[in-house]
Amino acid sequence: MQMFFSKTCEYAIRAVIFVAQKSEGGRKVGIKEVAAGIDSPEHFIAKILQELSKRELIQSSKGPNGGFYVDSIARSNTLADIVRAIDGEKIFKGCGLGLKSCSETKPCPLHNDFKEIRTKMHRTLQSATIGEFNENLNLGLSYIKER
Amino acid sequence: MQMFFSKTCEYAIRAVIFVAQKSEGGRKVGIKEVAAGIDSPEHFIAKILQELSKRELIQSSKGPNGGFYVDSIARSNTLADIVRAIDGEKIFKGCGLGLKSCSETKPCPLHNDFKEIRTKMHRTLQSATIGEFNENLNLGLSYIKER
DNA sequence: ATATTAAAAGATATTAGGATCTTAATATAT
DNA sequence: ATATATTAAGATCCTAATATCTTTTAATAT
Repeated sequence: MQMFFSKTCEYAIRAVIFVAQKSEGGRKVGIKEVAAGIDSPEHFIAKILQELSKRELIQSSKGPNGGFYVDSIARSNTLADIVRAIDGEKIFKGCGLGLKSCSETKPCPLHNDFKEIRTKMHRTLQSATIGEFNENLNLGLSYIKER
Repeated sequence: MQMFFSKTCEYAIRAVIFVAQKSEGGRKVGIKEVAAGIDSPEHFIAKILQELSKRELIQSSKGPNGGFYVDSIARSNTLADIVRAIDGEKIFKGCGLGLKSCSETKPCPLHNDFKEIRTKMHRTLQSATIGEFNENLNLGLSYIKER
């Protein structure tokens, strides 16, 4: 594998964006719909949504007509909040060569290059709110599933 | 875990830089010395060095006074070559949200942001030759091990 | 011949990804 | 009120990938 985020985190981001889009009008979205909507294993995404719900990055209600949704407060959370909740701070803070002691005063050979990359990553995720992708998705200008 | 590269790849980069530095004067570096020099598990780094040697990113010789070294030709390989050999192209090409079908014409919501990050990553690694870190390491201006 | 060293292959351990099953909550019909 | 259907929450388990360790084999300088 190997990419910027764990698989769990990739699914989490896509799921939150999807639920935010679909629940914009007030309705709730079931697990099956989420799994189908973002091409993820149903039971795996269920577990991820649970965790996100516990951390109040999305909301849920049980029972008939229940499901997941993103309320107006949660809509202003950022993608950085999701990444932090699932993968932690490493992508924003960690050394590219895996050195725990890497720092400004004891830098690895790539310290400054990676600093730029991490900064760009942080800016991108921190400035992207959960709610801001709806329009482009609705217009078919961007996609969060394979087919 | 989760970072830009796999643990294997982090060790590989550090090991190659280390061997390049230590073998600059013509001598060869044993596995134990590499493991100690970059703080890696000895047997694990042995396997990684094997693979790098097979791909001619470093050189080796068996027997007494044998060991690993980087010849003048291999010294001009780049860190991007190491990353490609170990982790493949994904860090340079893959979608940040894990979508195989993500592309210019069917972009994920973060496609353009991630493109910038990947480009920066590629430029950094492609322009960094294996040999270029010796001086800073020798001067104690950068570090490749924990303590 | 012997000691030294990497190559090769395989075994084991750990972690992450994914599946299964049970429990709890709640809307709705009776 | 009660039963039932629907839905998420939670726990547990299985599987696959990754990381690490062990053992054996092959090369080579002396």
